[in-house]
Amino acid sequence: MRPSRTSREEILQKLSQVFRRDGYTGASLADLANAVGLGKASLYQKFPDGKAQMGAEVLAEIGRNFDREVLAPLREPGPVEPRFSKMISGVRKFYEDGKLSCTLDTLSLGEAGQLYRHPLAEAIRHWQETLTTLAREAGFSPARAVVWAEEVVISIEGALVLSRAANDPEIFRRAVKRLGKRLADSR
Amino acid sequence: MRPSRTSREEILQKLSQVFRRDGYTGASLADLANAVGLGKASLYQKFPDGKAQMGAEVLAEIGRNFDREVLAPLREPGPVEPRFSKMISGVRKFYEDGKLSCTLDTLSLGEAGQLYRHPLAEAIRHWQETLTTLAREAGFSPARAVVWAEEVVISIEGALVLSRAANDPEIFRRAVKRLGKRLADSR
DNA sequence: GTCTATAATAGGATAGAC
DNA sequence: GTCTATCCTATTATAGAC
Repeated sequence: MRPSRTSREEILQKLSQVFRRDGYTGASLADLANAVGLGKASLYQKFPDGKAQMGAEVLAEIGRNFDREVLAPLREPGPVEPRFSKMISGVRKFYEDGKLSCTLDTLSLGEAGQLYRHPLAEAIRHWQETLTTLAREAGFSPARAVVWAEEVVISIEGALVLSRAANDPEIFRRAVKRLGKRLADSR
Repeated sequence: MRPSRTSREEILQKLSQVFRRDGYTGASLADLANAVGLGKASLYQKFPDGKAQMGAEVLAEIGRNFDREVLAPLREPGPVEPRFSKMISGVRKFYEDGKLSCTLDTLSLGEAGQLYRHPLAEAIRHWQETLTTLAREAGFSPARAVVWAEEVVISIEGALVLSRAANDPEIFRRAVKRLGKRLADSR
């Protein structure tokens, strides 16, 4: 079949913005439909299982985007440092310089946490694993590589939370900047 | 007037558990009343402005508890290292070893983020300031002290998010353990 | 102070017209 | 494919009995 005028990717993009800002419970169907620019009934045409399906597909779509825009550089051939730098600028873009929250955060609260348990855990595992592989290439010991990867992910998630709670994206920008410098020091 | 059998502090404690697990929107009055062990109408007797007031008072109460159980050691007299260690075990207790989320996270999403903008920002400022003072005492340069304090808070928040999303409190425990060792190294 | 009952509204979801 | 209209349930909130 032929793709519709606004592609599914675009729709998921719009939906994800609402989920990232308001969380799963906080995102009403009215909000979601409004963000997409359709009536509620039309959304149900595209997502017969409703909000739960929207959340699941948003999570999957974000996972694909994240892998492509953030993790892909880590798997490229070549020297380690520039690849990590690329990931860092990928991260900055992906979270719009600290203005967007992470779905690992906003879709892991309350009922959503139960609903998306597995995809959430998978996403984290994938991210950490990719970072760990890079750290190994950079000469870290196996144990040190695992710790470093975990700390990188923690720093990014923590900086996003703090930026949102303090209403100050600078916190995220500073944290990411420091991360960019820390690969060499950590070995 | 005489204090009621279950004190307000106890009530706020129960309420906070729900907000921390489900977020502001995710916490229904039914849930909240149930956690306290009262009917909804009785809750309104104690919080005439409803959920918004409950959230505000929970935030204030958590702030007081956090200051007493986590930050107070940082202000004690004596050598720096054991005071930081005390804060670390305070943190572990406060978040029940990674099983409880932080209200900075769960009450900063969506509408709640607007509602509690100022108290959230204040809480963060207070925490960071207390840590910065300690770092100064430990011999950090002013600039280095500020960065270190920010990184400590980021690590704790990030570890809590990751633990929740991955459904693995071990992430939090490991992160806190590493933090405990990092005061000396960071100077 | 706490409860039952109930209002009023919002939220998730569906039917059926176009 | 999208809309209007509608249903049902959950949710916030209040009235009034005990």
